[in-house]
Amino acid sequence: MLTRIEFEALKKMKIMFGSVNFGFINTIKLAEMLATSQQSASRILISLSNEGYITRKTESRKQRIVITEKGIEILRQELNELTSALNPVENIDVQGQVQSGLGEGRYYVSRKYYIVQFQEKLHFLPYLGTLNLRISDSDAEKIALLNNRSGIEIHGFKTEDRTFGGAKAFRCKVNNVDCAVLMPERSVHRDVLELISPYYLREKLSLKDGDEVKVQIYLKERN
Amino acid sequence: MLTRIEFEALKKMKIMFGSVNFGFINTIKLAEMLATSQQSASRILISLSNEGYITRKTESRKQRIVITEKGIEILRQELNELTSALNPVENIDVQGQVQSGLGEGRYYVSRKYYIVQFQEKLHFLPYLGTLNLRISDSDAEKIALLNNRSGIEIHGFKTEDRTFGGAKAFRCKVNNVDCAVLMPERSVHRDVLELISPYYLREKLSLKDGDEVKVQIYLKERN
DNA sequence: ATTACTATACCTCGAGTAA
DNA sequence: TTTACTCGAGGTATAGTAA
Repeated sequence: MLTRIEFEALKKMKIMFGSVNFGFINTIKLAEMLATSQQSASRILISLSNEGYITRKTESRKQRIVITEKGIEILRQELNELTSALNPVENIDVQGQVQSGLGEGRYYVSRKYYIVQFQEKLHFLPYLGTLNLRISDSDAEKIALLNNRSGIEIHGFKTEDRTFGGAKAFRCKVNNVDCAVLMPERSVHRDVLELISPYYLREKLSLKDGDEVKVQIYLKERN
Repeated sequence: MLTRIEFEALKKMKIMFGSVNFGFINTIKLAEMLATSQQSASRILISLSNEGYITRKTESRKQRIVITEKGIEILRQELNELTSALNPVENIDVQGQVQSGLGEGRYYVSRKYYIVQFQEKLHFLPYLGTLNLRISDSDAEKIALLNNRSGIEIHGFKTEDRTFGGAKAFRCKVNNVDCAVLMPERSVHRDVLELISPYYLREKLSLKDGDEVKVQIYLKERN
């Protein structure tokens, strides 16, 4: 992983070079820009080059630096993260395809300790089963946003036999019906959303496997 | 200065909390989010708090974290830098007020070694004097952008008596007349722009001290 | 349970310097 | 000139652990 000063160097060079992604610099000048030593500037250019963020060609008095695609990409990624941090979205819309679960959802959702929490925190008593929606690849990164969000906390618990893990929930609507997305606490990358609702959604919305539905997920606990 | 991981922690918490700038977290969860140890997460929260980026209140199982104005500010600052890095501006517009120089500009601009370079690199033979423009406070940060830009390099030189420092130039227009901004190589914060031009600008544009002019500065060497 | 101190291992920085 | 190596000083991270 890039250290802070390496990232700074990459950013400052990109700013300096402008829209053409190359330019000339020497270690003394870079050291000045970063308020560090010439030796460190040298090391930074070597690291950035080794890691493939820049390529360079040493000349007599300065070096020609090209910022690679990978270098631009990491800057852009940081920009995106900061944008989502400072201009937070309130809800996300995804498209999902109804699919059959393995009956596991029904088992978990039926545990008393969970049910009490659903009632308390989601303000409804759920139908004892889940609706599973497969999310398209194009919407997968929207779902990934949920990994960084805390959501409504559902605590785990232990019985004599086994441990039931914690989860987090987000309020959502499917075809205008109130429900909630349930995700395991430890975020695993998944392309399936599990929904709970006061209603048996398959019946209420006349859904069968393969049907497409629109889901609007609310990131805030209440509006 | 914030270390990379401290900055990451601040950003991740901001993303997690959304538009309300507070939320709950514990050191174990934060450690997970940052792929580091619980001890480091603890230290990070202590540092961020000591430096005034967050305030916190420890509860039984988690802490209530509030991201302060200073914390938001440093995130926003980074966002701005990255935006300008990845969406580079081609030119900047500032307003300046004509003022009298000390005659120094005339002395420097008249040095042969400089004149040859102006001719070669700016493609004009300058009038032997500079037009000094005082930049308003509100435009000062636009000018600060130039510090990070390389511009057109004007080399320094030595005579028997003394050393003449290097400079950088940016093409610009004042009231539609071609000219160039000249800045010392070592960027010093200044609120005065020195312009050179093929013409005696005061005469050509009928300017007197105190007159306001608009300057458009081009950041790229040519369009 | 979670937090954070201590101690040690590890890493990063820059002065000196060779090429 | 500028670049980058070595090495010692200082700073940072984590395991162990007390509160």
